[in-house]
Amino acid sequence: MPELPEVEVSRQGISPYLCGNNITKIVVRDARLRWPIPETIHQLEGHIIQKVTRRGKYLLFETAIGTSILHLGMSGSLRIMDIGEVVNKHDHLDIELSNGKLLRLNDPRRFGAFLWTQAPWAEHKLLAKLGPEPLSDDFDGQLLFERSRKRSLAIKNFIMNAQVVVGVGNIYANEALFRAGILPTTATNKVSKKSYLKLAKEIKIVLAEAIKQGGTTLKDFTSSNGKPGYFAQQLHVYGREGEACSACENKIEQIKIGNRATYFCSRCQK
DNA sequence: AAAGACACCTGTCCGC
DNA sequence: TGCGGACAGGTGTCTT
Repeated sequence: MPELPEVEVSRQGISPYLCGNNITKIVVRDARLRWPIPETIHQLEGHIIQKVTRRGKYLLFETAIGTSILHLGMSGSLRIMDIGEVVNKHDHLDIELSNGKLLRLNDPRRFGAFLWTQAPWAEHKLLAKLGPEPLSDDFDGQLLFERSRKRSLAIKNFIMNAQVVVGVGNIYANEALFRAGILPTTATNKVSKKSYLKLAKEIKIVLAEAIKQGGTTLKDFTSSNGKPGYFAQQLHVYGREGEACSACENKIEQIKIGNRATYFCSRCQK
């Protein structure tokens, strides 16, 4: 479900309810996420959440004794609720807070994760090798260009690789490539430096704009207050197979790259 | 080392 | 209406 914008929108939504509050209780109804939620998670009870940050698509809750690492997988979503509200199917986890609220994770497919680490979070196995944040100055076209030279995979797979840059999932990879005028199948070492500069800019623009719009709601994404995101209206190619290209009226085509649906306009993208 | 396939799991949609 | 199969916003791990 969530790519970087949806995770960031979730972070912004929950942060005010979590920060500065004590974790009074952690309720695990089903520990069987992508990795089992560890028994030791209860050690966080009684500690204050100092900060809610994000690295790629991971949310990080920092306390004095360690950092919890939350990932939403394909189908996870977070809600802020009052303690005692009715529990629904797939509500696997609650983090109850001293302000009478709780953070609830719902995740039908259970590809999400809830772990924690006592070491600095950047050293955690899942986070240690991640590439730069796309919205930071550490990420630009020069970096993409340099890292693409010795490789020849499809550029779409390249920008979706979290070791290259974090946070770019299937929707925004398709959209950024359309905006940059690059065919998703192009081999990384066949893309010019100029195109990489354009691509990096478009990645930044499309992600920032999606955050501003509250993310993309296709089926059921809602932010922590239950509201959908509105960026779906601004998708140029994703999910638009057979429709007219917004720029040239050519039909949007759909193929598979690495078993992921890939959309493009063969007239606008070369 | 790089690239691709596979695995994890549930819900939904489409064609018959 | 029911059934089978394809597909879905992610990513670590295994195989070539």
